[in-house]
This record gives sequence, structure tokens and C-alpha cells, in this order.
Amino acid sequence: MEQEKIYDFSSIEKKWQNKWLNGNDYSVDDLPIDTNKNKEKFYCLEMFPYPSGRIHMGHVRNYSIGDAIARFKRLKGYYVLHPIGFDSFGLPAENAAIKNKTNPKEWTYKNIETMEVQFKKLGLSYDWDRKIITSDSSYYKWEQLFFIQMFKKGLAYKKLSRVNWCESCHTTLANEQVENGKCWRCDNEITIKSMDQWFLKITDYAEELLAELDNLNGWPDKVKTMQKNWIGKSEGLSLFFKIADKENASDLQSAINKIEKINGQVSNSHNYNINDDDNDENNKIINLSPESWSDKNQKKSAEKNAMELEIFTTRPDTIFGATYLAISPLHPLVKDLLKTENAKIKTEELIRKSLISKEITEKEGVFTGSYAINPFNKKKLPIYIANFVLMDYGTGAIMSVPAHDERDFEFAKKYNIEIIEVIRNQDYTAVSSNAVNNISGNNDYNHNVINNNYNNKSLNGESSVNLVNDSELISPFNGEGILINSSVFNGLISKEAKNAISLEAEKMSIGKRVTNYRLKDWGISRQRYWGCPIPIVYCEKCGTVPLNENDLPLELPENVVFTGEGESPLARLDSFIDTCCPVCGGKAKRETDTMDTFVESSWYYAKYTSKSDLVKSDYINKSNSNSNNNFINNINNSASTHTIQSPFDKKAANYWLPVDQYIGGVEHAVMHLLYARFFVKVLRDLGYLNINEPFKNLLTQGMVVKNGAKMSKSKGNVVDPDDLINKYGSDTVRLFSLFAAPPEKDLEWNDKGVEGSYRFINKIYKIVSAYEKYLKNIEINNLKNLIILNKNFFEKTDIELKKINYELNGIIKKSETEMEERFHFNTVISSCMELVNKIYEYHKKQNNVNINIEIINTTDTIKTFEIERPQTYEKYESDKYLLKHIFNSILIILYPFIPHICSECFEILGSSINIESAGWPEIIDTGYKIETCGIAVQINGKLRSQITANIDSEQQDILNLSLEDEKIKKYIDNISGVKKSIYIKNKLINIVI
RNA sequence: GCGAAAGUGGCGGAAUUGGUAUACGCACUGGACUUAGAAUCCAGCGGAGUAAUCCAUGGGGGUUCAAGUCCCCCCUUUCGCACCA
Repeated sequence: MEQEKIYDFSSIEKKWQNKWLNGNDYSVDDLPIDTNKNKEKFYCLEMFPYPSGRIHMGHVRNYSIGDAIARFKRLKGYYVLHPIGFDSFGLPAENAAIKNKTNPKEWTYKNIETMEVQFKKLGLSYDWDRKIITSDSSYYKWEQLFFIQMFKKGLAYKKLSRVNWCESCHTTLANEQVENGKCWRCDNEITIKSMDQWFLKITDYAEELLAELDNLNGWPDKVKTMQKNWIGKSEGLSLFFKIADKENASDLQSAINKIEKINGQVSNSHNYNINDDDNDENNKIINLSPESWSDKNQKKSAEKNAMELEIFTTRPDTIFGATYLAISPLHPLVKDLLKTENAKIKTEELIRKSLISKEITEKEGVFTGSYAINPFNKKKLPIYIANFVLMDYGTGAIMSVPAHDERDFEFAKKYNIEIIEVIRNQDYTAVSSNAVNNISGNNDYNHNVINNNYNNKSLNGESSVNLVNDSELISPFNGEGILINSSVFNGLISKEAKNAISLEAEKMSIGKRVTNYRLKDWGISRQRYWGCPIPIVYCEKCGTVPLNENDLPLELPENVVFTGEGESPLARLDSFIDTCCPVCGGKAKRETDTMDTFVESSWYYAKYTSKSDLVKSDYINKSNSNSNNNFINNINNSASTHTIQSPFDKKAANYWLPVDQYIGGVEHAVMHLLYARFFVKVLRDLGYLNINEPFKNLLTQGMVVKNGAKMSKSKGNVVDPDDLINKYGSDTVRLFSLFAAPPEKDLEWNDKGVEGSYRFINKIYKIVSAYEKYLKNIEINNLKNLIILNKNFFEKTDIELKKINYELNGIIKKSETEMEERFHFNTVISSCMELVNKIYEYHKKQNNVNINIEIINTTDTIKTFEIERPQTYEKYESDKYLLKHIFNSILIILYPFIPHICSECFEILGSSINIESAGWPEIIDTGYKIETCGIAVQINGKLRSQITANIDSEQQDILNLSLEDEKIKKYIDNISGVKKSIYIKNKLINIVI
């Protein structure tokens, strides 16, 4: 009997944390030197936190997962970059400042300090030398540099647009940041405001962002689908409809006025003001957008608009079923098309509603009094203004085919508009090839011409010309099928018809095949103080001018007053606003909006790759601007001749990136993860690095919930990690957060469950301590060699130990794949628990005593207690070797989850080396083989008995053995009754009778 | 409405390729130790039944010697999108 120390997690954890920090154990070089050169790199990254005050359980889980992966990879011999930082710009700081009358900076940096201490207390293996604080000007100056370079390339531009406004946050929001019409941050209802805003041209990368999703094999399908839907690519036909009754030239003139206006703006922007007031601000805007098809055709399209209306459709095959055109209330031609006073009044109302909110409760519309001509059948179609047509998608105008579109159908029903069926759901391809041949050279698209190829018997014997009354058609058919009522196109299947009709439209110069995206440019202007200032000034003479790159950073002024009312404090700070123009030196005013904080998180992963704050790069800006603005070109020319600086060494970025494993919440599936992908492509095109995608593998972890609900103060179900750490230690908290559920699922917090994890750690500590003296001097580093030298090394070793080792080998293998592929740490941990239980059983058998696992809460007075030491282990020396190998292996497997206690135990057992450098455990073959195994015996697929048989027995032997079994005899008395049997080796036999 | 994922004991969850469902942990029950409690240890623990057995992976069909796993239909929950033409 000896006195034993208790598990004092507090001093153990402190001891190892100090060792790790003082030894710089997790610090890596920008580019590997010496032995590390031979290692494979691994960049492990968790989404960095917003310093909101104290860490919460969501953080603990996120960072425990990341730390487990990072530590595992080091064990496996990778050179691991595992950095951390703080995403420290953002609204809460400013709101706190307003509330407490302090400076947001103070609040933020105090929080960072607190959280840093908490992270260190959790024992997270970060390279602290690489810490980023995004609100430091040393960080955001680079962001300003990127902005200026994007501006010069036309990737950052300002335009007047309808944007999402959150009254409670007092700022605008990007489309991605609006959830169900509410603010993603505060849940406030969003309203629509018309404002002059800065945008980043993410749409330029829409195609690449979409296409590259296919290569992201390490991403969950869910996230890829969400991004795909968000980008929302659709291919279709842009088609011009002539307006039927042009009465006078004034309409033409007003349309031409519009051309000028649209030309002064960038693509996709439309004037929606029905009163047609001139907007001076528009004229200030410099057009920086490269000429795209739509830009080139803007003028042409607007000219045509004078007498034509451009629509977009993905279903050109339904053109003969169009019975009306519908345009958005915000469409520029609304005023020109309105013919009656009554319609004008109704339209005003529709416009008013559309301007306030995007939400539509019921479909509403107004007939303009104007008609358009369907170019394919010359049919006269009424033009409606309809609230369900969105101005910011496609052309803001559609052709409506009520027979084949639910929205059009609903609207047509409401306003009693004709419904013409043109598609039948039928697998009917027999005549289609003939029909295609007949189209060429046939320019007669008269509605009354009926294609002879059309075989009406094959279409349920119904009439070929099929004007369906709205009373007959109950629901529209919106699928693809075979064309009817479509002149020469009859009999084609949709896919062919789409092609044929689009081709025809292009031939007649009345349309063009186009691709549309749902994705809009990223609005980054925020009317708030605590963010990165946009490095732009407005000069009376030169207009919109970026700062000189050498003048960066443009620091956020600190002498501001927070009232919480009206506009941003920056917008009232004359000392900030009034400045000189960097080009002419004349009077100028600064931009007072700051950048969306998602800009900071779009490139932080790249900054981590270089330790130093500023690295001179040999990169030369080869900006290939296609802007036609002389002023901009001048800037570009100067930029291309001087060497510019970069926040990171290109070589280091190329070495470490992409991030090999990225871990974070699924709530960023479209916002952060899309922006970051966009940014890496921009940085690539600006010459800063050579990669296409930032994150190779993505793990999206679930939320931490309690009583089925997300932890929140209002629900009173918040668990403070600090309390738990103080009570049980970090290892316990980490262990439970990894054990209770696989990472991608929500984790149900359970206070009693935490105690279970605590108990397990105690169990490890106790048994290791019990064997301390016994195993301390056993040197197993050369165990493999010992076995090679002496093939009979384990000959006399205890069979129970060999059995445990055999199971250990299975766990080593299984754990490895779990840690690398599925990240189901819970199963790894449970395997280790089983193994520890086995060791306890072994110990009990050997000594006929139990180890007393007394758990003492630190709140109690510390008691000493006694444990029984192993009595009978002097049997064979090799037992010690094997037992030590088993202990060490379990400790290594568990090390990624509970690094402190495993390091401590590893040391207790007398290992001279650091546990991490020991590497992933080796499989030791002691020569032990399982000789017998249990076989399930089924009769007709139902389990009826269990037998024990020699391993690898043949089917016939098992069958014979089964038939001797008492329970089986009840079902079958001899072999002649066996119809057949199916045998799965060492597992099961199914006897069919 | 559309799309995706999920549904297994009292609870969190195992079962990765169709092959002994419910590993591991929590809770619970009984016992040991203790003046007592806590802690710890031992035993039990899907449901019904004295038992033999029967029934159980949201419900209903199907494929198969064999289905939690594959196919079809339905229900519920969660998430995403929601007039994107």
C-alpha cells in the first residue's frame, strides 16, 4: 500500500501550458527549414472569433475540434500551421461603446485579452506569433491597399442602388446578410433604401465560383448546394418584343433620355423614379466597369427600348404560349407604357410598395394599356405591370406563359388572361427529328399554320390546336415535354425547341442567348464607425480618387463621439472628412462609410502564412485595366512601374495555402465562405498568390444546444466554459465537447455527461499512477527491434495482455481513419474507454483487487487516499514491455483530445521524449491470434442461437456444429431438412429450412 | 411551395462495405463500503411475458437467405431557398 496523489488537473494543465508556450512548441516557420523540409505541410484553421467578451461553448467545441486535428497531424509527422486571431471590427463594439460611453477600441482589446487567456487555458496549440487583430491598422492597411487595387481594376465601384437597410443596426447589409427578410445579426426587419454604395464586383467571378465548386471534394455537399443556389446560374434567351401602338415621338424621346442616364451608370442599374427627376449624384459616378456584353448592348438595348421591350426567359420553347408580358413596377419604361390615368394611379401604389419591401403577399398588377407583338406569331400581347416581377433579375420584364408557369398562371387567373397550352408531358420523340429538318428555310411563323408532322393521335387524341379556357386548366404544367400549338416547332421536345427557337431569334436579330446569375455584387458600404475606412476621397475637380498606396493606412480616428443616433460618427467628424486630393492637392472630402467586416475575414487565412508584419515582395502590378477612363489609366500606369508591398510573402502563401482543413459553423456557408473564395481569386489575379481556392477541406460543426435550444441569455440555458474549466479542468471540457456527438451534428449539453468525461480522465490517471513504478524504467522505444531480434519475445507474455494489445491494434487502425476522414472523435474516444475498462479488468484479475477511483472535487478539502498497487506482476519481463506499449498507445490516441493529462501520464510512465514527437502508435504483433469466435446461427434469417467455433472454420463444419446445438435442434433435426445455408466467415450462418 | 439532411432505449449516441441492432457514456434500479451522505466499487438495465417465446431502428409496402442500412409511398423534425421568369 502506497500513498497516491490525486488528479490535480489545475497544476497539471498549468504545467503543460507553460511548457508549450515557453518552448514555442507550436510555432512554425514561414517556409520550412532543416528537418521540417522533408515533412508534408498541413494548414489547420478554425474560423477566427469575434471578440465579444468571453468564450462560449460554441467556441470551445470549434477550437477543440481544430486542436484535435492539428495535434493529430503533428503526431503523424506533418508540419502543421495552426494560427489564431481576432475578427475585431464589428457592430457589438460600437453598440457597447454607445451604451457604456467608452471607445470601441478599448472594449474590443480588453475582450481580446480576456479571450486570449481563455484560449491558452484550454490548451489550444496555436502559433501565437501569427496572431491577427483585424482592427489593427497594420492589418487593415493591406485591406485598403487591396481595395485601391480593386478600384483601379474596376472590381470596386460605387453606384446608387436599392439596398437592404437595418434600422436597428443603422446600416446597410449585403444580400447574403439578409435572412428571411431580417438582419442576420439582430433579426430586425429589413427595409429597402436607395443609397450610394460601394460594391465589390463578385459577379465577375460568378462563373468561376460556380464551376470550381465541382472541384471542392472536401466540402460538404450541403454547403456546395447552398452556394450553387445562391449563385443561381440560369441560361436562357433575351428577347425583344415590339410595342404595338406607338403613338407619338415623345415616348421615343423619353426613352432616349433614359439611354443617357443608364449609360452614365454601371450595368444592371436602372432608374426607377417614375417622376423622372434628374439625379445629380448619378452624374458624378465614374464608370469603371469593363465592357461586358450587356454594357455594350446597353445603348442598343435602350434604343430598342424606345419601341421594344426586352424580356428574359429560360423557356423559349413556350414562346407560342405567351399571352401577356409582365414588367416590374420599377422598370424604366413603366411611365412610357402607361396609357390611362387610372393605371398610373394604381402603378404608383405598386411602385411605392416595391420600394419599401421585397416581400409580396399577393400577386398584383395593372394593365398598362400598351401591347407588344410576339415576334414569332405576331400575336398582340397586353403588357402588365406586375409586382412579382423583380427589377434586379434578368431584364425586369418577362413573357408570361400561364399554361406552363405557376406564377404566370396565378396572375392570369386573377386578371382573366388567356391561357394557351403549348407543351405536353409526353415521351414523344418520333417526329421530332423531322420537325427540326422542316424548320430551316421556313420563315412563316403564323399562328394558324399547323405543322403536318404533328400527330395528334399520339397525344391522347386531343385536338392539335388547343386553346384551353382558364376554366379547364386547373394547374399549369411547368415541366419539359413536347411542343404543340407552336407552328413549325410542333412535335419538338423542349430541349430541341429551346435551341431552335433561340437560334431563330438570333437569326432574326430579335434576341440573344444569355446567362443570368442570381448573385449580385457585394455591397460593402457600412454607415458605421468601427470598421475599416474606405480609402477614397471625393475631389471637387478630379471626382472619385483613391488614396496613394504609400499613404496607407488611413487610420480610423479615435476622437469620436458616440450618440447612437443619426449618421455614423465619421460622417460628422470634419477633421476626418476634410482633406486634400491626392492627385491635384485641392479640396476634397473623405468617404465616411467603412467596409463590411466580412472583408477582413475574406483574406485573413492568407495573412497568417507570413509571420512578419510587412514583407517586401518582388511582385509587380501588371494591372490590365480595360477601363476607358484616362484618369484611371494614368493611375494604372504609375502603379505598374513601382514595386508594391504585400502583407504576406508570396512564397509562404503558396506554400501553406490552401488551408488543408477549415472548421467553422455552417451559418457562414454562403456569406464568409463565398466572399473568401472570391477574394482569393481576386488576390490571385492581382498577383499576390497562385492558388484558386482558399479551403481544400471544410468541416461544418453543429451548434451547442441545451434543452433542445441554442444557448442564449434570454433562454437562461447558457453554460459558461470558465466555470466548468475551474471545476473539472480543460481536458474534461474538451473531452465532453468531442465525445457527446460527432462534430457535424448539434451537441446537446449535459452537465451530468461532463462528469462522465471527468470520471474517465480520473480513471486514466489512477491506473497510470498505479503502474508508475512498475513501468517507469521500461524502455520501449526500440520495441520493434527487440521483437525482430527475438522472435519469441512475447512468448510467455500474459495472454490477457496480448488480447488487449490485439484489440488495441484494431483501435489504432480505426482511429487513424476516423481522425483523417470522418472526424467522428466520439467513436475513437469510446473505443479508448473500452480499452481502459479492459485494462481495469486485467488489473483486477491479476491482483484480485480494484483500484479505488476516488474523485475529489476541488471544492472539497483535499483528502489523500490509498490505492492497491499491483501485486503479482513480476511474472515475466515482457509483460511490462507490452503493458507500457498499450498505455503509451492509448495516451497518444487520446492526446489530440486531452493533451494535458496525456502528456502528464506519458511523463509519469517515464518517457524521456515529448509525447507529440513519439508519433502515432505502431502496431505490435505479439503473435497472438484469436482461436475461437462466436458465430450467430440464424434459421430463415432469424437469430436462434450462438455457437463457438474455431476461427476460419469452413461452412460445412459450422453447419454441422450448428445442427448439434440444442436450440437449433428445436427447429431442425437433421441435415436433410436444410434447403441451403449462407455462411459469413467468423460471423454468421443462416440456415434456410 | 422547392431543395437538402435527419428520425435507433428514459437521454446523447454506436453499428463506415446489407450479415449477431442498441457499443460507449449519461440517467435509473439493487447491492457493497460508510454513523450518514458524497465519492467509489459490484450487478442489472429496449418492450411484453412465469417461461418457451414474441415484438421493436417514424409509419406502410417491396427487393433479399438476411434490411437501421437498398427501392417505392407517406408522416414528422431541422436547415437552406422562396415569386430568380
